[in-house]
Amino acid sequence: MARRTKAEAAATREALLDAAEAAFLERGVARTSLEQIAREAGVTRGAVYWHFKNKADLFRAMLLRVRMPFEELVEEIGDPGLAERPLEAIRQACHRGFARLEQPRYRRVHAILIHHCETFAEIDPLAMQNEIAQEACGALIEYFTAAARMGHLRHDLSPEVAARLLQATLGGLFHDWLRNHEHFSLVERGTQLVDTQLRLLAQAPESP
Amino acid sequence: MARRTKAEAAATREALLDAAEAAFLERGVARTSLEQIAREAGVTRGAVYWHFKNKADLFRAMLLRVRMPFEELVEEIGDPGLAERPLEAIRQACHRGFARLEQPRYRRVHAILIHHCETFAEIDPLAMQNEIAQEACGALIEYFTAAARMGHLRHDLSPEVAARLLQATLGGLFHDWLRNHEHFSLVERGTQLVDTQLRLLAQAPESP
DNA sequence: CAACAAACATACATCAATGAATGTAAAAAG
DNA sequence: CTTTTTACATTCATTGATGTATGTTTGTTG
Repeated sequence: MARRTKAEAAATREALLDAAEAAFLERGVARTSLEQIAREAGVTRGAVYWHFKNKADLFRAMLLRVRMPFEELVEEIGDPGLAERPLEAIRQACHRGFARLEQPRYRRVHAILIHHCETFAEIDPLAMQNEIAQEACGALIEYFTAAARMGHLRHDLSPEVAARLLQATLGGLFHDWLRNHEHFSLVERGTQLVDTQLRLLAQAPESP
Repeated sequence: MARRTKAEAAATREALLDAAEAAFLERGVARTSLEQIAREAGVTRGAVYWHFKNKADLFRAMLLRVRMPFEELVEEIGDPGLAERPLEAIRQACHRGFARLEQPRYRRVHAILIHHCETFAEIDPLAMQNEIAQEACGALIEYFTAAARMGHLRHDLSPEVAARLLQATLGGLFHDWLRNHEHFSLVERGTQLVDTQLRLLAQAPESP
């Protein structure tokens, strides 16, 4: 075989990324060779080195297909009245995030990032995880601060502690689920835990 | 150099394990060769293959130095009156666990297991993490069930949900801290979060 | 004190993976 | 229709790590 049309080339690129996803998840990043990936995609290593500089470059490209900042999740809800109910905004954003993560591609890539790759080349997965965590925690603190200002947060809790508590809970849940997603549904248990946690953190509205 | 006395041999074995710890933590398990470990321990690969079958065997030996089942933490408190206050037992066990994990060796090994090693040879770190998580969750459910029976748990919460919530929080906290332990003290923040969480989960004792 | 075996060091064979170099057929540009 | 790229396949050289085999020295045992 030889040269393909542009569309076909883009298709093999995607096939390579798909194959990398599957292989990385199954055998781990370190133990999968570029040749295994190429074979699983139906091409040779030549194609890999044509589309990507090396394994790290391929890895980065794989990650780019699933980025999901916290703020976007809130914006996607599109309910402007939600600004007055920050805790509800958090709740719905979490639900959105759960649903996203249950899509196979999102799940696989995050599982790879968190559980199936070590530092290699110039790739530092822990730094990436830190970035994500920092971003999420920052957003949570903002929302909880707003909630506190409106009196929706229990008065004996600081927004920071509430944010850290929820973030830890979310992080632990993610890790557990990504380790073995067949054991339970993220949407189900996630909803259960987040709703419970937010209920515990919320100040009961005063009854007249 | 050649044969050493038994004590000296045991010392080099420990030196190898120490070197492996440091190297695994710094470069990751996959990217550290047995020669690097040997050199850092002041010996050659011959010593490694004398004391251990291969890298997996060395890895297992490293893990064996830091096992810490949840039940032991409770038993170590040694307060028999604690059977009547399960939530307090959980709290103190967590505090004990935090203090343990802040010891450098415990921290390093767990950081390696969770963040710096992929599946390799016959080693499956995710299965190990699952074992630990299952054990901890099972113990937590028992204690929360006891707490519910005594009316110490909020009546609108099931012991299972409470256990999962706390376990997720603990897990998330561990992961965060192991990623960058210099950012905060586990004992400090852990105490803060666990105390808060248990306070939220607890049923306020009825006042006459 | 002799012989053995422990505790390594050294040397070697092997293999898998990488990256670069080169080949090539077809698509696209002119 | 010719030329130039593109999109790969194929080959090759190099490297790094592993496992094993063998050598060597010194505690230790009888």
